[in-house]
Amino acid sequence: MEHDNRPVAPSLEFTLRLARAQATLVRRLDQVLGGYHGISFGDFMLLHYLSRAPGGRLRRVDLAERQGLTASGVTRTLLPLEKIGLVERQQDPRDARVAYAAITPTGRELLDNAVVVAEQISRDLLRSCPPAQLSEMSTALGLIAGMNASNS
Amino acid sequence: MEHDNRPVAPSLEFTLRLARAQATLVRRLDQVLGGYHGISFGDFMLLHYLSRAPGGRLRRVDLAERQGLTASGVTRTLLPLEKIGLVERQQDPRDARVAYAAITPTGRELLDNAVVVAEQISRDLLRSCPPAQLSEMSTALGLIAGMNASNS
DNA sequence: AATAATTACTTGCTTAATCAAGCATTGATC
DNA sequence: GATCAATGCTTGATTAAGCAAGTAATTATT
Repeated sequence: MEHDNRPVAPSLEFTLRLARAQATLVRRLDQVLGGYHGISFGDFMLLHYLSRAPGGRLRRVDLAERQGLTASGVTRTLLPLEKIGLVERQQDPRDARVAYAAITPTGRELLDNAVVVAEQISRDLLRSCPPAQLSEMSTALGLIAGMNASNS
Repeated sequence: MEHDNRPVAPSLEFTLRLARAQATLVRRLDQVLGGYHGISFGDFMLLHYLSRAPGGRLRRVDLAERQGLTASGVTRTLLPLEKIGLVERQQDPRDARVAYAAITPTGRELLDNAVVVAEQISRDLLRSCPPAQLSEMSTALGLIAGMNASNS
């Protein structure tokens, strides 16, 4: 019955727990957002980032970076969202390569409702963390993700 | 050019950043573990949990819970690992339903090497966090993931 | 002891996301 | 100003994972 009892290095421990916590959060959010609004948490994030970008739009490349996806992943995530009219394709007059994704009024409306739900669920799942620690951790996570002024 | 400037609720902010940080970490770990040892970070976690369980083995159900996967996800993740001899299938004499996954000596050996790499990468990506905060965050993440004595 | 309910796992089908390759367009270099 | 490199995006093929449904074995109910 012997098994490995060596301590796990703190940074690795953190990484393992991060993965587990994220799985819990995303699963729950997918479930609830899917049920109420027919979108995944990934879709929700995407709309959120668009809504907060200047002009309500972002290049696919920038969206990919914020979402932690590849460009091709973004292309494919956007297809159904465009089809159901939450997002709209726009082109850049200066650079014919870029295809913006822009949130539509319909998209904003859905997002406004979804945000309420997402906040509620997040608050519930994070109830064990004091608010002070939460904001401290947000800062740390931002650093880990390599966030900065231009991609927040 | 107007866009949404309303503040994001702290718990939602946390969730969004968690997703982004996790994407960063997993992508990097997948890359490096894949290159050196031919396994994904998911495989690595799986071996890690097995190695620390009594007898070096776990039921698929318990593995799923630790990994944040469904049972069918675990079944499928295990197949290639069994094929290359890192994990071995075992049955329970008392309950014919359960199929344990047990880490093999080969698996342990690979894991021992992979741990060194994974720790190195984690430490590097988390260099911006002071150690004290790191362990504090690990605790909080454990709570969020619903970890307890019996599933650590 | 028979039936029902739960648990453990697997499988078919579908969706999501990756990588690698490709196409256009723009920017840099000579 | 022609060529080469880099950028932005899409597409084909593959892999990973989920859900729903199914099977088998166990536990609970009566």
